[in-house]
Amino acid sequence: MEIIIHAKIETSPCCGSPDVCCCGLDANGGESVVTTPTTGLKLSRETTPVAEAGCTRRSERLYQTKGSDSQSECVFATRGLPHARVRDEVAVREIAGGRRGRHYDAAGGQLAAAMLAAAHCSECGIRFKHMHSLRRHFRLQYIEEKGKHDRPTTRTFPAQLRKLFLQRELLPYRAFELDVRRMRLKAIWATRMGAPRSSVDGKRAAPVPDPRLAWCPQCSKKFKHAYNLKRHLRVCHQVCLYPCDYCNASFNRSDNLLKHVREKHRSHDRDSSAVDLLAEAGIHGESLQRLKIERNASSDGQGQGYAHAGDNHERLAREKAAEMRGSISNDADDSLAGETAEGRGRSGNDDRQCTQCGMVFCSAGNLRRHVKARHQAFIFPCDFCGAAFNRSDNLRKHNREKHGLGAKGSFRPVSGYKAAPHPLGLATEGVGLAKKQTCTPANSLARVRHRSAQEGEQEGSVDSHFQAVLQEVGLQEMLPYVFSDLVQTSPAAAGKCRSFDLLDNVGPSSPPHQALMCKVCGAFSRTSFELHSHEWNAHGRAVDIGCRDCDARLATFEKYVQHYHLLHALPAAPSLQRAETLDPPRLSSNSCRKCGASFSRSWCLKRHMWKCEGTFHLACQVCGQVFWRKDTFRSHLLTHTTANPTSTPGGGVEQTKT
DNA sequence: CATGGACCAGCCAGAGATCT
DNA sequence: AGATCTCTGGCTGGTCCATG
Repeated sequence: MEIIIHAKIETSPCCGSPDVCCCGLDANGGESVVTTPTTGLKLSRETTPVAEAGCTRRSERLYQTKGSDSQSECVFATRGLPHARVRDEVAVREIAGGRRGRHYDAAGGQLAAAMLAAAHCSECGIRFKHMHSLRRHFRLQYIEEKGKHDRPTTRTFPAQLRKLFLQRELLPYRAFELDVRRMRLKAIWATRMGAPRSSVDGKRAAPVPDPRLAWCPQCSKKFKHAYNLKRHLRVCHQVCLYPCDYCNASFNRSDNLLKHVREKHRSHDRDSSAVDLLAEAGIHGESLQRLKIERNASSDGQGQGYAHAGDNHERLAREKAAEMRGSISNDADDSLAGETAEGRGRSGNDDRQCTQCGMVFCSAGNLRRHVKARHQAFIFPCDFCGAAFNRSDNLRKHNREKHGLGAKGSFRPVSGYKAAPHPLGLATEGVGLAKKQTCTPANSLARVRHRSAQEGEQEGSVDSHFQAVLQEVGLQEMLPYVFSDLVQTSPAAAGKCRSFDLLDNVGPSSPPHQALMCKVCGAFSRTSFELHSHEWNAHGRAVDIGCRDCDARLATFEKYVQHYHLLHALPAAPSLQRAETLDPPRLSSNSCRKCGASFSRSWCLKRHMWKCEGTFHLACQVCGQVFWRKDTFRSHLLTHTTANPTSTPGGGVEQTKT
């Protein structure tokens, strides 16, 4: 009988010699005899070179044939390891005795990673770096707190889990085996108590509510604040208390209504009806005062550009809403796609298989598109040649290629508006664009580089100045970092982007703000970046640069570069490398490599990585606040727009955050 | 030309923090 | 206590791209 024992091994760096390594093994393979260090047993070795550059990896196998010593009949097997040797046979036996069947293929490294990955809460799934953190989390969340209030004391599961965690801490290398036991315990728990929180259906026996906390009587969710519970109840009971006066939309939260009015009905949100609407809805205080201020400010004729753009936006929104309503009505009998119109919002990820043909799609949207195209015979006829298509994008592509038409309804210029030329030459056509351009820092920088390459690098340009400064201070390698950073932190400088339509509306008709005025010559600039550029180009280096990562303000670009390099060190820098860093080799699940958070979609992970890896951010030039997502950033900009109609979102209004 | 994958911006809602 | 802001994840329609 051959007993395979996976040995604890000691790795040593390879000497690099293709013939004889420092560990004394024959790198050319073959069979030899080796004596174990403690018992003096003579073991046969088989080594098989792995076809790999260098000599550092091979598969080796130590064995002793049956009959020489029955007690030491064993086989030490290591697979694909660097040159390694058995350090202590006794220790090997002790460990191997409890670890039969486990693989230490990467000399403990993978095991450590696996142990780390296994340190996650069995209830909520949160991963922890240290076992004591996990133990504390579980004690606080499920043994002390919920054990007190939610679960009867007669349950034995917490005690079992405590024992389990104690075992895991004492013998951490048994995490895998204990995981199996944990799964069994979870099954027991699910049987007795209902499924845990991390289960799919999320149902469990109604817990005894904590009297100290506000909790929903319907779904038993707990809230720290009573108002959050009230807000939740409005959602839970489907009561829409905040209808929009300008469209059919209704909202169950006042902030959502306010946001809707701000974004969809810009031309109306300053008049009295919006104020009355909010007043009727019970909204008072700051929001109402803001609207009143805006209403007064709008009477002097400011904000006409917004009004026009808002009308256009509202018209498009109404058209889209009507189209959507028709689409939904058409989809009312969309049962063959496995979901209803009502269930479209949070249908989950399971309904991605077509019930007609069985095809599985990567998203529910693609499934719906497939159903419409293949099983519902949707037709999109061409108005020019009569060609018919089953998908709108195909019709659009056809119109673009055959009839020279632009994208349907996208980025149509607003009449009467003409944007000022951008200092970097990025924005030249106002809101009108023939083709969508994705707003990424890399793309923006690429456009800048392209333009510079076309027109030639002019002396005195921002780029050349940066380069000169960085070369002076010996940090020329930071040029792309700093430059891309400035590009991406200046939304207006980020080129034409749908996300920054508000910024696009800041044209020459918009009143310049004093904060964007040059302190030397009084010239106005559209953005703080433009202002910095002007001060740099026209008045030397006496500028005031605020660090994006701290409150420091630097007088020169050199100091800014030095400050940023020394204090913030650019560990994960540059947005230039964003494409590489954000597109790692695809994992089986969309999990963050840093924090372990998992997402249902790849772009959700990507969006998360912007913050987790610090590869992308947007800084508000009004209040300096940093945001990691464009939609949040835009919502934040709206607060400035609503609070002060004379402020330019892309500009530098000195305003304290309320 | 049809089709699916992938991505994007935007919307919605849950939740906590902060301000009034 | 109520209002507001921010962060976050899931989901959507629209869109582009690659492939057959």
